[in-house]
Amino acid sequence: MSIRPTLAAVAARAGVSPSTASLAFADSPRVAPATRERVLAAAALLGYAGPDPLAASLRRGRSGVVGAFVGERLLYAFRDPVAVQLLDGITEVLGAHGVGLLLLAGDTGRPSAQQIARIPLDAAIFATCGLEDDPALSQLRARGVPVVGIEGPVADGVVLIDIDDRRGTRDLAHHLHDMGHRRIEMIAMPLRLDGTRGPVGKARRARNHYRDTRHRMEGAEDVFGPVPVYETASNAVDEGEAAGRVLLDVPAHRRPTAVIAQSDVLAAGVLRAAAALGLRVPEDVSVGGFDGADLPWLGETRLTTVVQPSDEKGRAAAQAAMDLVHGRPAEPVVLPVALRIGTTTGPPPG
Amino acid sequence: MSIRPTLAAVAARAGVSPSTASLAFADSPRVAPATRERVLAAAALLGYAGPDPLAASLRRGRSGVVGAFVGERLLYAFRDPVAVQLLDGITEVLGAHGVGLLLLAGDTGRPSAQQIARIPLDAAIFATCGLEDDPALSQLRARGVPVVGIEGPVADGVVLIDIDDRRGTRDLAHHLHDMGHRRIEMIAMPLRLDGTRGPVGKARRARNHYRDTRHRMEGAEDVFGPVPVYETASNAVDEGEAAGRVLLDVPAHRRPTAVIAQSDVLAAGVLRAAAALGLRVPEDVSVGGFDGADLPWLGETRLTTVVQPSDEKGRAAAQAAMDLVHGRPAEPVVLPVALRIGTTTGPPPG
DNA sequence: GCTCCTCGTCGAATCGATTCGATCCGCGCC
DNA sequence: GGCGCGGATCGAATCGATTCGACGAGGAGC
Repeated sequence: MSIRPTLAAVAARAGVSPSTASLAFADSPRVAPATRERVLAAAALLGYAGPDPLAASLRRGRSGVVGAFVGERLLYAFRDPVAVQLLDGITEVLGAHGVGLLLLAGDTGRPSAQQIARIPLDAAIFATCGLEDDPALSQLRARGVPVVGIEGPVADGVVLIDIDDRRGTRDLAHHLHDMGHRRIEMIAMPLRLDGTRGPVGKARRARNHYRDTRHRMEGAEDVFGPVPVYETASNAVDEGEAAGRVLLDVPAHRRPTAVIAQSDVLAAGVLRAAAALGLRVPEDVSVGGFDGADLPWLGETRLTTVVQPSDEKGRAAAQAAMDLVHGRPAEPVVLPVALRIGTTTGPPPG
Repeated sequence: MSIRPTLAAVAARAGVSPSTASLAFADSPRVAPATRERVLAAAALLGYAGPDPLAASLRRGRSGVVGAFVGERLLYAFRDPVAVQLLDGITEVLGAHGVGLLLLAGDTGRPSAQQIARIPLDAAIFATCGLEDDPALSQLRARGVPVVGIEGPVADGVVLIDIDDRRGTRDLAHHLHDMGHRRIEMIAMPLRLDGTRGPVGKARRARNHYRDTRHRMEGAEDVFGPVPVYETASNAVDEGEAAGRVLLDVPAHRRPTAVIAQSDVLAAGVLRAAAALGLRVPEDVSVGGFDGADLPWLGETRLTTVVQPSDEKGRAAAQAAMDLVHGRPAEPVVLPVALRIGTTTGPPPG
């Protein structure tokens, strides 16, 4: 029991050559059915469970594993409904190809780069993170591992799966502007993962790591010109709530008439902040989000938001990864977004 | 560019043997510092990014990948805060060992068994699922891949990481009983993944797939004797809400004075159902949960629940997996749970 | 001066399959 | 009866590293 039989042993037992046995396990039409039977019988007899994936991988040059980088700790990634949908879309496509998804915590520097070096990956997808200067990225590029980026990083040879963040936010901004809003503020997802929260100045903005964050700011400014931005430390409900309290707990004449949150999760936090401060939505303040995630705890409230096809994004990324793995070219993709007007936006007060 | 340099090429360029080059990359103390430098320089020159993980894996007999099975679609798994914490704990330990986590959708039969055969796994963890008759399980056992089960499956050679489900639920039941409750009902997580929801009869109960579900039923019955059980189709808030409506939307004299949900997620649904029906908690009905998950949408309400160390469970499972991979024996673990009394339980009405 | 030991390097076997081209056999056709 | 052809099987190279035991040189000890 301690020593596991090899394909060669099975072949010997079946009275065929290893090559034939291999063909038999691969279900090749080149082996006679009777021979295949004999090989399979021998395998059963010896307790051989099929070719060793490791050896097969080496020979084939493929491991059947694709890595997905999610931002910081997995725990936080899973709290983000967009990330979850993304991963779901990814696994859907990968699973159909018999390929597994390996989760990696990205944007953390050294440890992930270390892992990359030891773990056999056929391709990598930067799912919810993407720093141009991530050491893991250069590792992968040096290794010749195909890389797909979801909204970043932008780098040579990285296939980008994108959505029209700027246009989506611009549509939302137009919607607010048309109703008469002139004093709006934005709550942003982290510009980089260093725990910073607070108003975003010029310097901070220049150090922004993420494309989606940037494009969503630009979309609002396309309509309103400069818009004050308040950064959160992570894309989570309580971060949104904390930010919402800061922006909304001020005298009415200085309070924004509308808040654009860069994600639905943050928007949900703003709604909670508004409720806690006794402000009615949308009568006292309008709130817009981004993602079109279904947040179970919103109840009857229907958030005005920009709907993006998160699962489709995942599928497209996985498809691109599979194409690259098989040596096919993969085109960058830009998926459409659509404004969905709910019950959280209305005319400004007064 | 099309052909990637090998260790042998680097060795030749550095004027050393492949074995020495290998030692150099492994940071072995057996190579002279000067030699190591020379090898590294040659590698840099040739654009060699380090030993190919596939080849190294074959030789070592380890791939650096551990598989985790989560129930059905990943999408649902990620909605479950317990599963998320579990995975977080798992990655924490695996990451420290430089090992990656591969996500697999379990309990679905064929596809996962197929994947197992192609993907090199050092060990497998059944995280949120565990059927004794899962084909993937037999595949793994036949391959000699170490298997760790979290609350199941129970099978020969599977190291079990467990919590005291029965005792925890019994404590909760005692708490209710002590306050005078006599008419209680339970809302259960799925007994198997076939989309069934509704009252659980004897036949259905005999076909229960999951240990935790069973033990939590038994815990309640230890105190109350036979308890009506209502099964949900999946462990999700809206399932809990739907079940809650069924149980609570009846004349007061037939309504249970307390509902024990088998998870906090289901309990959250029950709270919503109660609110929708205009029932006060705990004045009209008490609600208890299980898990001790932090549910952001509960607001001020503090759910009475049985706290289990989900992350610790993940860590223990991963630790056991690593032990087994390295040929060390791994002991089964039973982790403690603790009743935490919140604001959702009180004396029965009347 | 000789032996022994240590440090550093090298050779060669090994991990377990896949795959391409060659070979062999039997049968059909001319 | 000989030639050719197609289907099944086999040999051998290959994937790219790791690792153990052997080997050689140089220094220390007696």
